[in-house]
Amino acid sequence: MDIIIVESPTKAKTLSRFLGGAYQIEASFGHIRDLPASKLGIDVERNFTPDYIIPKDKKEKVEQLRREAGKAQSVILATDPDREGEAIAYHLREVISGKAKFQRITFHEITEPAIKEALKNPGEINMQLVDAQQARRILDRLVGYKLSPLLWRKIRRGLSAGRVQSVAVRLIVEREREILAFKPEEYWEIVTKLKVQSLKLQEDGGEFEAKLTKIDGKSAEIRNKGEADVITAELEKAEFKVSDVQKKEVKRSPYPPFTTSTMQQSASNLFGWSAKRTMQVAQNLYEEGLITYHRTDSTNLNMEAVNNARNFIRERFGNNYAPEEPRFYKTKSKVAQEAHEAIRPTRIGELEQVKQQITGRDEERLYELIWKRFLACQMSETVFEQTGADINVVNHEQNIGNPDLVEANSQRREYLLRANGSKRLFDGWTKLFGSANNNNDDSNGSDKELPELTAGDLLQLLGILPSQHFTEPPPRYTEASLIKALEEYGIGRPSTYAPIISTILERFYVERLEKKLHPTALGIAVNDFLIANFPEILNYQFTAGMEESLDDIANGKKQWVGVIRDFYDPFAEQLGKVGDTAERVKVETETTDEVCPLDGSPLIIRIGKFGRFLACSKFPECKFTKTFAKKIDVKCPKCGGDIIIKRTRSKKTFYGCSNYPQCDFASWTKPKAVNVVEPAS
DNA sequence: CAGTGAGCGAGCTTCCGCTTGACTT
Repeated sequence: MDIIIVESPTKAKTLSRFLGGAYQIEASFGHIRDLPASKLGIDVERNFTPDYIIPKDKKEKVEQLRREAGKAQSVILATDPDREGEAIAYHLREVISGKAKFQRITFHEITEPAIKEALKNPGEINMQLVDAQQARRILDRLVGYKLSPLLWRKIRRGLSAGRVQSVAVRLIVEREREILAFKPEEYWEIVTKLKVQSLKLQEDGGEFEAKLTKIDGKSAEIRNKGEADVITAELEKAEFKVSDVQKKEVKRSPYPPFTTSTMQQSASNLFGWSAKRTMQVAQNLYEEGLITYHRTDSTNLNMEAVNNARNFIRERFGNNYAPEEPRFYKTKSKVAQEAHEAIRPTRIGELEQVKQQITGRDEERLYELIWKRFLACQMSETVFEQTGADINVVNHEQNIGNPDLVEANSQRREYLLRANGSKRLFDGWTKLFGSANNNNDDSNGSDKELPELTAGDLLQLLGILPSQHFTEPPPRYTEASLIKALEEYGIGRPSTYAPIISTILERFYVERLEKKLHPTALGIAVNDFLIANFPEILNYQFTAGMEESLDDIANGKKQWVGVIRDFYDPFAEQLGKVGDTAERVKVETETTDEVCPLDGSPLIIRIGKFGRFLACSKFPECKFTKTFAKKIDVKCPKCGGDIIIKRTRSKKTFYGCSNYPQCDFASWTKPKAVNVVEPAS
């Protein structure tokens, strides 16, 4: 029997469902060969020859594949149709070898017709694509395993640098500096509450708000309370008249179906989930056969799934909720490999019914999000009627026509107000998301409806609301916005977005406070050192340049060795220079109010391999250290010191005494407060 | 249940991208 090898056991299961017992189907579980972790593994002197090994945890799998392939006539390599997939196929062939015949097939969606078609047209491994992957792998290894040891020498042991992680840290550091340098500027907004005069006698309704937008034809800039007060006083005595009303129909299209990065962003924004948690939940849904593959950069959709969705929409909501033609979404990213479809439910049915077979609350929530996002992407646009009204401010004095006021009036400023409103004419795809913003990504569309206004209408002033504001600095990155930024630069891949964040957190280059990413002193020191000495690699465009060269290799325009040499020769020279001349970098420390019990010097905060700790500022003369952690409001039953929350190496939390190692109190559970006298209240 | 920095110089740290369990609670 012929054997088919794919990467993922779930993909293997799906294939065997389509192909019945005609083939034996096995999974490689990703790459089965790699450079050794313990050394560079590249012979730089001999054309960068890589030294591939089979990692320990893959040995058994490879042995099994060898055995199975030995019994087969032909081995069909059906790994993903992209750079990494081609390389996996190549390494499988190299490792298995034997007397079997090897064939390579590719397909972009895991459907029965696509797979059967692929099996009819087997091809060869594309060695140019393999070379492109090899160049990518070797370049990343050279950058990572040459820069990291330099950091060990120049800053601190155990640090790391890489094409992706170092740029991620750079984004966060630079954003922090923008925030630090930002000077908030005061400005004021003046909003009036108005009502159509002819509706004066009506009890209710007809009220709306209009904002002062222009002064003397220029956009209104009100810098302080004084200016705002002057304008408010003038407006209080003025009359208001509608000068122009514009109405237009605005359509809003649904969002494209999920890719890995947009799914991570939505789950973060709506549920507050980390990228890691989202991927774990998606993995469960994928293994249950409920969604398509969750690591993808493509918004392509299988045609049959689209048609099923369209039928479902028509039956469930009515014909006008499905547009005449199916919607196609073009993948935005230029570096997308498009080996998979977008993330979507594998079958479309009533949400509540599918949810009944899902175990886990998180899985239900993520599934619902994916279900709605996919269905919405094949639904009709939402239609709004947007109304804009220009409102002129007419001064009493001018109307009186008193000639004595002519001069005063000539200095009087001209004010223009603007009222905006919108009315939903057809809900379209937003029907899925309901009026409550439960599960709705979409915070616009909160415009209120305006009353019917006509040019010439006189308006009654109900009130003036001046408000003080300050310009705000750009926001710190969250996991979601960092992933978005990285994807826009083409840095990182769907399978690595979550691990990138884990890495820079583990190294203590950044920390997460209330879901925002802040750089640490260590992150800033490492970043500044790298930018000063290796600006090309830290450049946001470095990966884009690399991708271009990899495309040239894949297209046969360039040889991989030449591409690596062109990069490595100047890099090696710079490495030598920096290694010889750069000063050792001191990481900024922060002084605390606490005092060293041994010599009375202030304690400072340092960042070690387990994160922050307190140390005597007289180091190395005084070696006192103490744990830095958040206190809880409980004292140590042994010594009366502060109890702090800590983690073991395996990340399990426990409660310990801050006087460790002098005091060895520790407990898995929160110690009860002892000898605490409650103040009388 | 649990260390950290410097330098001494044993042996070790480190990359990105492809995939899931094997661990522990």
